[in-house]
Amino acid sequence: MPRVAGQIDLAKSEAILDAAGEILASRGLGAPMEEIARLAGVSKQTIYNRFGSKAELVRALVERRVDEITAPLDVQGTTDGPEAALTGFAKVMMMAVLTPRSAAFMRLYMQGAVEMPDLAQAVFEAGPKSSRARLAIFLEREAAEGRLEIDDPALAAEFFAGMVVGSHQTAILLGVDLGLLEADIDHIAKEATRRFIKAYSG
Amino acid sequence: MPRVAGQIDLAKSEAILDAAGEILASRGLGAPMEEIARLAGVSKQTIYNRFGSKAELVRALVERRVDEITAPLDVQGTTDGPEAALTGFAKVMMMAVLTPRSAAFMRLYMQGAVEMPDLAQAVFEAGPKSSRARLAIFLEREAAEGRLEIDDPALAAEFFAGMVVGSHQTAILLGVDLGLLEADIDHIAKEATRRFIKAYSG
DNA sequence: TGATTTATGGACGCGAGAGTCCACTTTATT
DNA sequence: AATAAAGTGGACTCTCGCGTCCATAAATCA
Repeated sequence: MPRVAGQIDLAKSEAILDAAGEILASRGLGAPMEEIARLAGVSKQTIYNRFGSKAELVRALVERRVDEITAPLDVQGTTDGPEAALTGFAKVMMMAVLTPRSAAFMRLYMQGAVEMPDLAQAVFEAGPKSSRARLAIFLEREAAEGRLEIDDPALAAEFFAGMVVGSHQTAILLGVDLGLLEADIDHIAKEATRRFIKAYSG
Repeated sequence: MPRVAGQIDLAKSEAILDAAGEILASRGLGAPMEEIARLAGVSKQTIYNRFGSKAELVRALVERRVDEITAPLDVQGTTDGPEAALTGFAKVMMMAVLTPRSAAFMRLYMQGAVEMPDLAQAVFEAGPKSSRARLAIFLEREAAEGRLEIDDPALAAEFFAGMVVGSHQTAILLGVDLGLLEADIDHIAKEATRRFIKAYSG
């Protein structure tokens, strides 16, 4: 038996997904398959052999992204009060939300929300929902140890995340460049932390 | 001379724009002109006679919406502290953001952000930016009269608006139904107001 | 009534993109 | 070397939507 089935090159599938992410994020769901194939250095037929259809390709792409989204938003416990942890969380969150790249992907998800509701749902769970949940757990722990006074950790987490994100996400999704510098992000993160702690202190 | 030029039926243009809003918001920018014509009770040619192209139609549609967006978000001054005004503002803002209809429109703007950046910019100015600006003015007045202690009213306005909107907007843009009831909105508005005032009191 | 402007609606040209087909090449296995 | 899976590339079909054309039908005013 020569070249048994399943002997396919996995790196090539990765290349296809990379290319799909690049093209679809920048040009929208309407971008032609041919370009994805070209960027991936692969023939169009190969994409269809592996993914079946454009919809399935998008599905695979989103599912892969979902894993990446969740990763960096863990909140580490501290001994010297919640300031540092909250400021750090705020910065990471702003960075994650305000990148042109992640904005492009978010646009993609929203565009596909009508045709593929389950995917959009998965993105929401992996992104906003999961980050709030982690933050809520951190806040609950802080409350239990008496450093903050929080009756509803989930709502408090919503509040803090909302303060940080503000209208910046809407702006970038609308393609409006607010010209936020690293220093601005730093300032917003610190000020949000200060006010939040004031709002939730005994 | 019979039927002088300019004698065209303005109500018909309105009907076209109404139909365009309905169809485009629900089906995206890719929706066919024929459906818009059908819903408007008008021939496709008539749309082209009046608007020239699909892009121009969308432009006219957005420009008309921009006026509506700004309207209801004025914050009235009070004599008995800022609670009532802030809670009212919060409720109006949540209502405005969380309507399926306005979410559909927002998706539309974001979808068109790449091809028509100036329109998206206009939407941002008329919506998020303008509402924050009005809130900031209100906060500044409250601070001047000694009821709150606010050093940066614009940032404070961002914080409050962000607390209120939270991740709910992202959710609805992704088509995720959070099932918020009127009572929930009420509760969030009140709690956000309480915490905000606590954060910004001497 | 007759002239003129606007609207109708159906047919049509055109370009673009999804997905398929196929003859041919490359790669790996026995 | 022989065999079969996987890939290539280009041509091809099919569908769909934009925008146009045109013959005809109201509507409007002298």
